[in-house]
Amino acid sequence: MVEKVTSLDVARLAKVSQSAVSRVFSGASASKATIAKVRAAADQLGYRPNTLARAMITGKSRMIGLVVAYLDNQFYPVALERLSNALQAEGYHVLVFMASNATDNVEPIVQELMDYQVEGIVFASVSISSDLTERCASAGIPVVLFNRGQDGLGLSSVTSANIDGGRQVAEFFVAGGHRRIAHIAGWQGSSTGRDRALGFRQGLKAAGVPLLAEIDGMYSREAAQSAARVLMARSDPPDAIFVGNDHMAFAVMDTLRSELGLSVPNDVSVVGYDDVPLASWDAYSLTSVRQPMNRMVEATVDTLLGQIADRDRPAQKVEIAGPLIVRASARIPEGWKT
Amino acid sequence: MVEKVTSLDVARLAKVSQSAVSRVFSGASASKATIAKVRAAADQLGYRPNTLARAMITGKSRMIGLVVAYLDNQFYPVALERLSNALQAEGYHVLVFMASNATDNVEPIVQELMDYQVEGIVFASVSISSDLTERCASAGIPVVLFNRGQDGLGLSSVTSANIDGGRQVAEFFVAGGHRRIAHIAGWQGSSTGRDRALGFRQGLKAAGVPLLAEIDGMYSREAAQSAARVLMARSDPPDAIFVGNDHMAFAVMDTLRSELGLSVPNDVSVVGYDDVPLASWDAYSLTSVRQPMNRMVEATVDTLLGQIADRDRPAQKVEIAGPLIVRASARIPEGWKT
DNA sequence: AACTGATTTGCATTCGTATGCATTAAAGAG
DNA sequence: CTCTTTAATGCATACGAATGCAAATCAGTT
Repeated sequence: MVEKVTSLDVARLAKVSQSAVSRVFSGASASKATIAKVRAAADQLGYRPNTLARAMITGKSRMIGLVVAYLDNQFYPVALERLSNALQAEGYHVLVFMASNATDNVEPIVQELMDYQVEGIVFASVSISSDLTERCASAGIPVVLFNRGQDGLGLSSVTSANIDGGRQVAEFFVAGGHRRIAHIAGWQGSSTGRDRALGFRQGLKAAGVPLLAEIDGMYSREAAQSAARVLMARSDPPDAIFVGNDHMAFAVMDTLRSELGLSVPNDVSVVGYDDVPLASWDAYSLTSVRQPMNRMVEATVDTLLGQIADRDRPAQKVEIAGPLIVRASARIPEGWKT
Repeated sequence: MVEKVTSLDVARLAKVSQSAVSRVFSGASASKATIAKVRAAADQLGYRPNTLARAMITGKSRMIGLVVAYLDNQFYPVALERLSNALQAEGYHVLVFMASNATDNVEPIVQELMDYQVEGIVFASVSISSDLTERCASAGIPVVLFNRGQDGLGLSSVTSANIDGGRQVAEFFVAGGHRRIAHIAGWQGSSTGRDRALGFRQGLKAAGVPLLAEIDGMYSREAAQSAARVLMARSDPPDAIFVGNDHMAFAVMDTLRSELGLSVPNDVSVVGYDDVPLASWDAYSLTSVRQPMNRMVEATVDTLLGQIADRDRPAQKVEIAGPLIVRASARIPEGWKT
């Protein structure tokens, strides 16, 4: 029933040595004749090389670890899909680990990944300690942070131009005539959250418009919604809110419209960040700064595979600018709409 | 730099044999004394067993292959997360493969999975050929279909009670006084799509209400939206539409409200299937049949691990009933709202 | 036909861990 | 204190494929 076909079986049937079979399947040199014989025998037996055994000897498992935190944010499933496909195209495969929330359970996860001899690790919006960075480095495992940067530790990272993105939103609001502007920020423990907020403040400052208020939305629906309630309960409520990512922006729009009975964008303009597919759906039609997913994935794969191929290639921080996608959730300044 | 620590290194430092080290880490019998020595030496060197080498000899890779098709439907990221966590808790890990759309590329994917020596495979909403089923069987790899059934091939599957769910919706519509009822069905090439439609038609028939029209929405936003347009362009447009899953239902609501300027549920009631998180967001507030994700995942893991532990355990088809979650997208019959 | 150089091929070993078997140490019985 | 039983340990081998090395085959040259 459970017929394990090994290279030796193929060798016997094809009347060649096991080495010959190995060479045929690993693309090493072999004569036309043997290749034909081996192929025929392999097909007959349904032989396929055992990736694990191959990994043992070559030291290359052709597996990449992917650690993801927020799978309820539509951005990450999409990223996962693209990353998986891109890596598959390069002959790598993805071992997925969930780092559900708690930062402290990322350590055992990385250990397990290393036990599986992954050749590299992608952290999607997960921060890691310098200790862990050190361990990966000394194990010779390249690491790339996706959609999150981290200073100090010499780690490669791929992000969008978050500061610039924040600034674009500020300019958009100001151009739209908004003067009571608030920010429900991405988690301030993350570089993306900080950078978007920083750029936004810079943009407002440059325009001479004060920031009415800023609340950390923690990348959570609940936190964002209560932030929205706090903001709108003020005596001088904002007429424009920049929300740190789309996932929170949807929550904010829900609260503004259903709970507070306000109109978006007539009463309040809302802008998000990420431009996930859902942002374009009519129920939200969210104006948002696009994270150029394809190029981010491309850069991630390039960086990772580059470091795998050349172990002591220096870490690189890639930052990719994305445009503001204008939809209906925020007042559109004159001249922005073509 | 790349310091590979093997059990032999630990053995030397602890002054015991390599076997002793192996036994300590695989939980086999060993004296208190050696356990202590080995543990100490291992900690000092930072040793961890190589999962791949271990897999080679035991034949158990502790990896499960997961094949997913639609990652833009929120149901699947959630399923992925739950499955991954549940399997992690059992010491297994998930190798993810995308079966993006095309049915014919699922075959090479399964081959690759088998090359990695996965111990079992979960197909999430992916159908497989009898040929492929045969190959997995003869390779001794248990297979579970998640959220899809398939007749004929003796495959285990875990689904919700789709026929029953469809019937519930029919009864709900009828109780709500609807008489012009249509169905934008899930892909009729899938058991879930067929069963939901079947149950829905049965329910209507039992109530003596005719089905106005039924169109296959193919589980795609675009197809569902054009189906909605077709339905509403009739001279006798429906006043209630059962949509084969939430993902399509959102698209239908977008079209009804934004494009056709209709009110949901005043002009048309809409009910979906899955009860994904997004269904509860205020922008949609979609009435939907819940798929009991937790129990489905639990059943999937149980079935899979059961078959792994006991290779010739017969396949089982698990079907779990889920309730209709009543929200605001459909007219609520008297007495349903408590 | 004999010799040189280039390919092929097979042999033997290796990767890191688990495990059957034989051996030794410890523990219990009398 | 000896004999038996049980537990602990080490030795050697196995898992399945890749690869350095040497032997063998082939092609090409004169």
